[in-house]
Amino acid sequence: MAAKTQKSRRNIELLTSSQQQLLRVIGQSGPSSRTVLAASMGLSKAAMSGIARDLISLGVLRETETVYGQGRPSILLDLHPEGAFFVGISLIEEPAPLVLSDFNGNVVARRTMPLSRNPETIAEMIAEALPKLLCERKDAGRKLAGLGIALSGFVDEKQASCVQSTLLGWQDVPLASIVKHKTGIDTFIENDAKAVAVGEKLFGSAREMQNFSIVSFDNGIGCAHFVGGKLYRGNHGGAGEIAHCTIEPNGSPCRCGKRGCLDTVASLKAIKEMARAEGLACRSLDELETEASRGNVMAIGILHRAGSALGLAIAHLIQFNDPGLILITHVEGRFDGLFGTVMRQAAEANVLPRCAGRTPIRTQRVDGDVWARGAASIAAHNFLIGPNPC
Amino acid sequence: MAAKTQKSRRNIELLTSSQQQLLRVIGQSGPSSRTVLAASMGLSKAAMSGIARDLISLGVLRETETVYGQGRPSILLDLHPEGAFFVGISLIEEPAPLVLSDFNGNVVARRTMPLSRNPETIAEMIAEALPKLLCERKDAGRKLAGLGIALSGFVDEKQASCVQSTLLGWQDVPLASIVKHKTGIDTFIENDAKAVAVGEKLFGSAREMQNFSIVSFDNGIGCAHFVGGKLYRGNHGGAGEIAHCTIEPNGSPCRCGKRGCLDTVASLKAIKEMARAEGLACRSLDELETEASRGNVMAIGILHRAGSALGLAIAHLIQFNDPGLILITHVEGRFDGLFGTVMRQAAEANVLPRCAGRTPIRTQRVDGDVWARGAASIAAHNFLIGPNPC
DNA sequence: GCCTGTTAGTTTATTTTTTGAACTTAATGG
DNA sequence: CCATTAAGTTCAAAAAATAAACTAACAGGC
Repeated sequence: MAAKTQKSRRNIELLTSSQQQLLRVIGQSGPSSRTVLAASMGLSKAAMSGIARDLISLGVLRETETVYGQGRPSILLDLHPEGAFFVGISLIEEPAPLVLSDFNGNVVARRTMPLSRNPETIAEMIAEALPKLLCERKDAGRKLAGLGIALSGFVDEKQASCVQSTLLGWQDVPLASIVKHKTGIDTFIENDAKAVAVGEKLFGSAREMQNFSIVSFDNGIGCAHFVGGKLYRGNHGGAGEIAHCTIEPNGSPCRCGKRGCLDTVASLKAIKEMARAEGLACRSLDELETEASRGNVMAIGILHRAGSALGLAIAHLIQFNDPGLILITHVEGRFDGLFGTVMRQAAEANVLPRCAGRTPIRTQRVDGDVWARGAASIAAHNFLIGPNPC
Repeated sequence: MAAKTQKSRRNIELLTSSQQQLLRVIGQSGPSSRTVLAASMGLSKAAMSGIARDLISLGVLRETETVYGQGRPSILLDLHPEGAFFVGISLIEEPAPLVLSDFNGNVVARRTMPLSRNPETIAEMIAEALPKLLCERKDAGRKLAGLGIALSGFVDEKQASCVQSTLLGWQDVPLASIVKHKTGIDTFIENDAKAVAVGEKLFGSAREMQNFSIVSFDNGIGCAHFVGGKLYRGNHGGAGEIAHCTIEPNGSPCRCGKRGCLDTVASLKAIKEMARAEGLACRSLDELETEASRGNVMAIGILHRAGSALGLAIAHLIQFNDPGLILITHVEGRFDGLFGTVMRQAAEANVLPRCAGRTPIRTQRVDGDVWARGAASIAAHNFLIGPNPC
């Protein structure tokens, strides 16, 4: 049972179920003391002591902060940044970025590769780029614990196969197994918004939240839910598809075939298109906000319409699911102007008055790495929390 | 470890964690063979064999069906109906019904008690009615594993305290501990719609479903979600409050303070009120349907408006959460007429065309026992699946 | 500066739980 | 009737968890 008996292990996958559970709990609840961990896992302090010792000497866990209170201070245990590495790839941009992420979600290396629509070609490109990415960090190859791929589209419940992607022109493409076959690394694929959500949950600002929803605001609108500390994908992997909920009955036709979808009024793309249709020379949300602040009625109207629509959708989200937090992530755009204000007002005005103000709506600007980092965190999520229903 | 060493145990609560896990798995996935259970719990067949033997000789499990395939047939294990009993009480009706339910959700005894708004009085009434209820079934007292109470209002995340109930005029009433103190039985309280959902999950038609939503259609509209085989209550216990989502922007004022809530257009009460306002002499949805089938334009209009609203809300539910099933339960009313048809059409028309028809919408007429039976299943849910996040 | 109370974490012998591997049982299909 | 297949059992050996007594590290009072 002592760490010595485990010697120098090569890959991380043969941990006992208690060791895995400990990693899972720390991954979900953040750094904690042995005593707290023992209680939350329903184990004795004695058992905890041994499990923690083993994982520390394996280099997967480490002691971080010391917390002083009454009595002997407790020492928080956290994932060791060098304990495991993950690769994340985004198939959303061209060229496709690859990142190498450590166990704390820090990006420690970065590359790009050409994008293709052919899954075999993608797998080859990855296999080619991988060694170059891994050699930038000692031990990364030995401790590589998974590979994640983010793409725009629907993914099956095993995070293995892309059911449908308009952007890539795919239908039932088993990308995960193709890539795993070429590279030998455990591979998981995921929808872009869900990948970002997992990234925020594991390594970002939603780390302590058990129940929250992420809304990714970009040219399209994505959304993903965390329930009980786990990503909720929906029965067909379609949970969070708020972009195509009907927000303006009998509104403008949407590319999906319906009318009045949120996507036709409130996405960055829709806002820009509405501005162009009104003859405004605004290329971005920022410019439109500036125009509105100068009193341009057209600009104000567009921002009002978009903000109300997004706010109403968020109100529905709150009424339906009662999340502990709504986190809006955006690469472009601003939420401190009219658009954001109207959005917040509409959200508050359309939830039960008694519940208004109960659910924080936080906006967060993120950099261009989000998708690839999110993809890496999908691999981490599978490693830590596991694909299986608990 | 043999069952003999456990002798004649009085209460059921001192089971090992593996025994509890086994009950939980069977409670969630239904009857299964030892081999299947061993695999799904990550244990060896040998371990499974012993755990099952003990639980069978404790009278908690039993062998039911024999399934023939290639090789030796497998014997399904299921909860023994006499393995544990639960009491359920509904505070929604006057007089308040109490039921005694066995481990399979069958109602084996039934009583009523006067309703009160005073929690202490309620606890006394329960303590008084309990012995009479329990004596109707031998062993029920000894094997009583919990008590559940369903009420209209919000309940905290521990299912212990009523945060707010308009019907009862309550605010932060710790009913569970009051009742537990008076009766000595583990008590849990829950919102009525959530209680019904748990009843359907554990013992009803949603037993095999891991992810589904229930919509209870009555004078009010309730809703509850199951995610990953567990009731999802929301971060403040408010998940599923679809009655007050805005479905007709700037619609009629609602008693909640907003406008255009689903509750103002699609609840049974709203439908009856709309009919009265239009001067129709219809007292029930049935009569309104009859009137509509005779070509009464007013009746058709009302049913159309209500059906569209409910359908749109359900479409949102599908888009947001992608459940595997929408189960609409109703005591009164019908779903085979215009109202139901329009509802289904609206639901289909307002989900992503690609996803249309993927989520079954099932309607189910239930009897007057639902609330009390649901309440009993809340106790069973806590006993089997536990209150703790897994 | 020293004792006391308090809580964190460790040690070790002991108990409980799980496993591996060989075995028995109960069917199907030639 | 016999080979094949798969379910479930048995039992010795191994692994994991516990209880209880222990040491460690601090705060606060004197």
